[in-house]
Amino acid sequence: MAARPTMKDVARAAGVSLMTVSRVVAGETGVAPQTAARVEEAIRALGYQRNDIARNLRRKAQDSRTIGLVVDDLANPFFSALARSVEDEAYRRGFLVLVGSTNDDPRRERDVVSAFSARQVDGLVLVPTGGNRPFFRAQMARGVKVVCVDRPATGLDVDCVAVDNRAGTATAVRHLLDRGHSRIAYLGDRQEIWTQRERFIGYEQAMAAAGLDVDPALVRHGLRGVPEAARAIADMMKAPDPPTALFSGNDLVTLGAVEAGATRRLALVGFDDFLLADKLDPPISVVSQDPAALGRTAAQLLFGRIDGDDASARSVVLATRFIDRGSGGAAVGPPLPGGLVTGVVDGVAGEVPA
Amino acid sequence: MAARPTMKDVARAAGVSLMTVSRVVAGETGVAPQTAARVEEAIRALGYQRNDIARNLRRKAQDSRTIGLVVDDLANPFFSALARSVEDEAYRRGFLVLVGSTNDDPRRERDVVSAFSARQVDGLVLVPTGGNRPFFRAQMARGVKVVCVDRPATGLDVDCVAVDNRAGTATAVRHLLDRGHSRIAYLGDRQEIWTQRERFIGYEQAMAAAGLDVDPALVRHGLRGVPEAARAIADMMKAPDPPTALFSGNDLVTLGAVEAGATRRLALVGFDDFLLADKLDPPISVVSQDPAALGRTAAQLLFGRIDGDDASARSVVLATRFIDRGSGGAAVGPPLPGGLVTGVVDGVAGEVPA
DNA sequence: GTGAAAGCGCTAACAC
DNA sequence: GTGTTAGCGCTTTCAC
Repeated sequence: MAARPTMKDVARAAGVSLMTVSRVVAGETGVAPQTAARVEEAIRALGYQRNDIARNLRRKAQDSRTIGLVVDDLANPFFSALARSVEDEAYRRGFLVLVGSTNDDPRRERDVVSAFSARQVDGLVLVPTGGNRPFFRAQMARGVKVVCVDRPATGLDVDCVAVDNRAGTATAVRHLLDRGHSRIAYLGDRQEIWTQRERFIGYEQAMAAAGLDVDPALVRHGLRGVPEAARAIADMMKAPDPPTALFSGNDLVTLGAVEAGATRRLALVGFDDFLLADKLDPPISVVSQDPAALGRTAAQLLFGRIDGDDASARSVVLATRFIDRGSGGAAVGPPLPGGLVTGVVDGVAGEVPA
Repeated sequence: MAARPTMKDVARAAGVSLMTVSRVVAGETGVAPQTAARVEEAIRALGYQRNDIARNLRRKAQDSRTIGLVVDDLANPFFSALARSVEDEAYRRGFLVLVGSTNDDPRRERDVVSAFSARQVDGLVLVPTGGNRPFFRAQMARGVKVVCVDRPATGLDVDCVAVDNRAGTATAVRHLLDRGHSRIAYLGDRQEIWTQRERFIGYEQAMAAAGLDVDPALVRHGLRGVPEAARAIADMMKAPDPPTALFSGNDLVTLGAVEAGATRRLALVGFDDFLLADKLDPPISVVSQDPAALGRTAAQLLFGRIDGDDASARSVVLATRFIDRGSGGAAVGPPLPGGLVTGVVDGVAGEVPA
């Protein structure tokens, strides 16, 4: 509980000026070896460690070497995988990561971003909430770099890394159509979330391309969490004229379908892969994306910006993979093991101007 | 890219002294309403936001209102659930969270802890690496509070929150013994990790209590990750005189057993519950612990310390639950759905002096 | 090689 | 009510 020793304390103990201590700690040349040794000794004796906060306050390069990471829910495996890869990129560069979850609540998002910015973060990797107001403009005017990941922030012209949700969904729905289904239900999370809007559009487009109308009774939005999704699916199956197939807009909804026993009665394809999807009965076909790649790419983009890249905002689209495991209906041959890709790759990885 | 405006800039714009701005920003009383209004106006016009780093440097209460969270791997669902609950507790108190993964590498742990400490964190929630040297003493001497979670740090007398791994494991092994198994294999992660040592001891004790010797051929340590565990289990099943039952020391090893198809040939109980464990064939019986409760409790303990609690180190033991889903052998009746607890609660939740 | 002085952005303590 | 001075722990600049 002793107060942390300062350079002043070390200087006094070593019988040198504070400036000499500063030079030794910074590893600068131009200090006599035996002076340096005396200083090192005092540092050890006192257990001194430089205060990087005070250091950054005065340094020429006014960077904190800290970034902020703001996700929907850190406990969600998708976002935690993303977070881990952001953290790895930061660690490689000697940056620290402040982390915060928004729960898709714009108020909490605002709190977190504001607190991060008051702590002088150099940049932000952000999964923006649904109901997003561009209060980030102020932060960015202050020099905080922002990169969005998983979904763009409405009305904000910043870098963004995401997948082609429409194309991925359309492939999944076509897979169901190809197997003779026409009553295909769509169940997803809040439409305020960009990925969910995009996936629903992909569903609509695939249905339209097949000359089919979307039955409103087979569409449910706003499903937060597994239990809610399970209830919605159970209800839909009990209704008159139920669907014969189901597309689920994210992993939680897919798990809800599994929970409700829908996979044993309906054909199903879900967005997002998940652990053990290949071990269920039937194994679940999914549109898979790589959260670690999303995080890594976003971090790389952000550090590029921090390093001075001031090109106009860019938008990176990563590929999705359709993984056919059999839950979409009669497969050609037995389902393949593990995460083997048996389908096509949609959304060619690439870069498009924002 | 404009430089962030400072209080000085605001003061000049509002035609007041810097001190008046400081008072307005801090929400102090004793500023004339119309003066305050002028200042607020200037703040808006310039997009000013207080620099909390500079603020903390000078404040009487020398706290940064930031804690560090150091886990093995943030991408692991167990640790990300733990992280989320730590973050929630911090958010409720207006604290920020710096996060870092160690990969169970003591060097990276040291880097991360050291960097956090240089950033003046008020405290640390720590999942210590296996090969731990107590270089934390120096940090703690500087006033950084430390709470360990999931496992204690060897040679470090600090608060710790964990479950009773021995008792939980012993219950699981007894469950297998009760079903007539005697050739029960143990497969776990590195023995350098405290939880793994404890679980192995629980296994040995349960075997000894049943009057059985442990066959070294049925014991494997050091399994990192699913593929390695799957290989080890496959090898063991092919060996002469294979086991008839298996206890797995963590979720990754259990998943390896599922991957290797062991659950269809052997009785199995694993430590740690996981998503979809109840949906597999057969459903997997597990010793379950609550990572969110671990994180929450650790954070509460830490904030207590930060708030001045200087009682001697305490050790909190949370309960595990044995969940019988059937994979341990012939169950009494059909397996129950979902996460229903059909077994006993081990390790009564409570507190013991360190 | 080493040190003294100034100042990063802010708050504490005290004036007026 | 408001302003002045000093100083948090450090780096920058410039002097010797």
